[in-house]
Amino acid sequence: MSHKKRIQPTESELEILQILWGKGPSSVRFVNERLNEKREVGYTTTLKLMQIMVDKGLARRNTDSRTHIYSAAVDEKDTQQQLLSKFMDKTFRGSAANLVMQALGNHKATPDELDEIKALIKKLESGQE
Amino acid sequence: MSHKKRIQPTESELEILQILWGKGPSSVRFVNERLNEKREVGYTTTLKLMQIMVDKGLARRNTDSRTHIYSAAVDEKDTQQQLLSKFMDKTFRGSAANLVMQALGNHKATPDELDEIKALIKKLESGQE
DNA sequence: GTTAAAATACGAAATTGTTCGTAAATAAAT
DNA sequence: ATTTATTTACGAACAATTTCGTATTTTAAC
Repeated sequence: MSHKKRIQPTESELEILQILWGKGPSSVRFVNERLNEKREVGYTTTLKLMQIMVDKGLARRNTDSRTHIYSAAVDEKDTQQQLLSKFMDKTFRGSAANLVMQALGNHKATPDELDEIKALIKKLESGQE
Repeated sequence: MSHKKRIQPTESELEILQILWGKGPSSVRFVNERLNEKREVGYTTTLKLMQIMVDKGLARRNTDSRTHIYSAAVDEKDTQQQLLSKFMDKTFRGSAANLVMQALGNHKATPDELDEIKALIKKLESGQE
């Protein structure tokens, strides 16, 4: 069993990871432009953050051309899982059921999504994982 | 529509809120002892945090006796909902379904809990809300 | 009433995360 | 070659949170 490093991305780092996961390897300028669609961030701020992410092992970069290209170095699902686990402990005292109930109760899921969830429950109830 | 104040508890504040929600109104010493079951925290650190929480409106305190008694001033479910909403946006790009799938997939829920969730889904699918 | 114990008040240091200014390097345009 | 634009490097300012030392107050014990 390989123990992945437990690097916790900060909020800003997660924001950048979302872009790298969604759009693939990107330059600082590109990431900065995506960020600026939501809020104002200086270019060097984004640059600095991405450099820190490389230091921490959250991202990699290719320095072949002058414009460095960054990519995510951590897996999206793994990272989500890790953050979810921590969040669940802190906010729901570890109760997955409570968290799920609240998530379903207040945030609309489409019928298709509900079907998916039902299927998963059925799978959990029968054999197992 | 009454707009509850949107006070975001920090991590440490949430940790203390969990104790106040779970154990009811408590003294600083009591809270500090509970915290120290998990990690080392100085007494005055806990005191300071709880005082800040009163300032912010996250907690109330009764100063009748020398030993002040603190209680939560925000509702547990409301606070969870608020934190969940933010977390879902940041980590799951707003997809409740994805969050629920991951939560169910990797954190065991008991059969009873699964039943509860199924019941909720049924309710959502039929009438509504 | 003096002493000791327990609590609160206050302020500031330490820590972590975010932001950005400025300088240096690189490449393209003229 | 010189100028201009773009990029990276670096360091420091700023901000939010956490931590705790020290002083003061309060209560109980002697």
